[in-house]
Order: sequence, then structure tokens, then C-alpha cells
Amino acid sequence: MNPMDTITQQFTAHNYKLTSQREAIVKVLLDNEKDHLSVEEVYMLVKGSYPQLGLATVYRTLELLCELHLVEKMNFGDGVSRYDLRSEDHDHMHHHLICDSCGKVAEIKDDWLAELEEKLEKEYGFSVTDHRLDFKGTYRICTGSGCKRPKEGQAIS
Amino acid sequence: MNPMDTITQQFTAHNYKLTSQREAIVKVLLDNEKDHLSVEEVYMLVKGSYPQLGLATVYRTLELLCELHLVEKMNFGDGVSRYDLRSEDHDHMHHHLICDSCGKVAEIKDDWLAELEEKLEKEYGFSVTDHRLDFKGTYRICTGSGCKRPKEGQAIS
DNA sequence: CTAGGTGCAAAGACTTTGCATTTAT
DNA sequence: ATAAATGCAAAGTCTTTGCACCTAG
Repeated sequence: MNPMDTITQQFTAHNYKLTSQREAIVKVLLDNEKDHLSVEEVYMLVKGSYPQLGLATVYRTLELLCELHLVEKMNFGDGVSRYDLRSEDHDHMHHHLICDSCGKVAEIKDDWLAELEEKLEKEYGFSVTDHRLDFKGTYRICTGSGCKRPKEGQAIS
Repeated sequence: MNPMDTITQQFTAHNYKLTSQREAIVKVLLDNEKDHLSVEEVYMLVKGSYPQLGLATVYRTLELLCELHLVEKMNFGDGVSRYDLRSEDHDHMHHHLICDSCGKVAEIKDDWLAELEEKLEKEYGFSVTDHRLDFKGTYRICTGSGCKRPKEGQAIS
């Protein structure tokens, strides 16, 4: 089944109405799966094909998608929330590489933390339901261009 | 040398004035080293012994401490920035365990990521300057009380 | 003495909410 | 038909900034 159907099906399954706005927003998320879009970015992108869209609807829809565990809300310390589509299997095991010079956020799809999570379970009595792993640094070959995020503190935040 | 002196020394070394407000703020951070305080929390704590303190000064001082790499700014997805004193050696290699039921944030002081950082360097051409690792989950023995953060989304954000 | 710091209040940035209108089911 | 969703604008948070006054060096 294609990802769009999977998602819209979730809507109806939970008795949420499938409005054209919601469809358009989900479509933008799918088309930009690699991008960790902010609310403003989603809004602008959807507005292209749907000019009468309201910003509040984007906030409400993203919140809803979060509630349905279809997207993940995160924060890279630039003052805005960013949203990341979860893969169908809900594994969402990926990590981020944040480039210091251009601000680009890349994803790594492996799960490198399985061992650590076992260790936490055994040695700390802590059972993990979710995790987050971000690295900041620089690519040996960084164009330095394509900077999306103007200012950025020194900490990953 | 005691931590307070180490920090105040950094101020003078960088030609920043050592005001009583700054001293009071640093003292509160030291006294609550384990706590990831928010600006508001720091403000309230300092206000106890220094009632005329302004909130903007807390923001400005924490920003300054960040700039001097004495504290780390971070965001656990509850809408406010939190600040964490860096250990003297500037290694700041610690991870967080965030309890789903009580919201408590615990720290783990080990560095579990050295191997992964090497891998990134070699296989991805990415050299790491900083990282962040948070786990969400529950402690087998969680009191369920002491919740500091009222609402929390499902994602680590 | 004087550059820099402080407190206050106003302004900004991002997000949420109230309400009349519209729409999916 | 009707409960839910939308768009707009207003209100809320958290954070930053402008400015007159104050203070460490």
C-alpha cells in the first residue's frame, strides 16, 4: 500500500475527517521526507497549491499527526519545531548529523543503539521507548552553502 | 581550584565584569548542577537571595555562559530552554534518561559514543564536535511523583 | 572615568485558542 | 444533520531588545 493511503487510512480509522487541507499537508511531508520541515516551511509549501490555507491548520494537523505517531516533533535549537515523518514500521530509528558550517541536517538510518538500550535495561532498570541521537560537526567536504538556519548556538539543543 | 573560582576567572579573563548578579546566578547553577534548570527556575532561585534581579539579566547571563562554553543550552521539548553546567574538563559527555511517567531527567556520565564517532569520521567523512543522546522510557521503579514538566509530547524533541 | 551591565517595559517570534463559518461523513 | 475542521484574529508563552541608570575595573 502506498504511504499516502496508509496515512489517510489512519485518519479514518481514528474518526478524524480527511479534509483536503490535511491531504495537502501530508503530501508535502511525503514529498519532503528527508527535510525536517518547520511549520512555516510546511505552510509555505502547501500554500503554493492551496493558497487559502491557514497557518493554524498546519499547527493543528501536525499536532494530530504527532498524536497518531505518524510524525515526530523535534527541536534542533533554532527556535522552531521541526517535523519528521516516521517510517511505516514505526521504528523511527535514525540519527542526525548536523553540519556546523552549513546547518544541513542529514539522516542516518541505522540503529546504532540497540546494545546501549539493553545495557540501560539491565544495569539501570530503565526501559527505553524512544531515543534521540544527534551529532554536530563538519563534513570533510562541505559546500558551506545551502544554509537553512541563520543562527545557531554552539550546543545541540 | 573550586568550581566557582574557575568560572568567575573565565569572566575576568574574557573582560566580562563580575557583577553580583552574575555571581548569584552561577552559584545557583552550581548548587543545582544535576537539574537542567530553565531560565524561569534560575530566576526564581536567584530571586530568593536577590529580589531585585531582572529576568532579562538571567537570559543575558545564561547566554554569556553558553558563549564561554561554561553551560550547555538544551531543549527537552517542553517549550523552554534548559541549561546544564559543563564539567570543568569541557568534556560534557553525558547522556539523558527522561522518564515517561514522572518527567524526571537523569544523567549518565559515561561516553558511550566514542566508537560511533570514529565510524562517522571514517565512513561518512563527518568529524564530530559535539553530540547529544537522550533516551525516553520508564524506570522499573518509578515513583511517578516529582513530575516537573506538566505536558510532554510523545517524541523526544 | 567609562565601557559594559542592569532593570524595566516594550517588542518579537513562535504557538495556541475562541469563534463564526464551512465541510466530511 | 451534525460533529468536527477551518480561517482569521486575538491572546499566550518564551525570549530579545532599547534605553536610562548604575557599577566594576
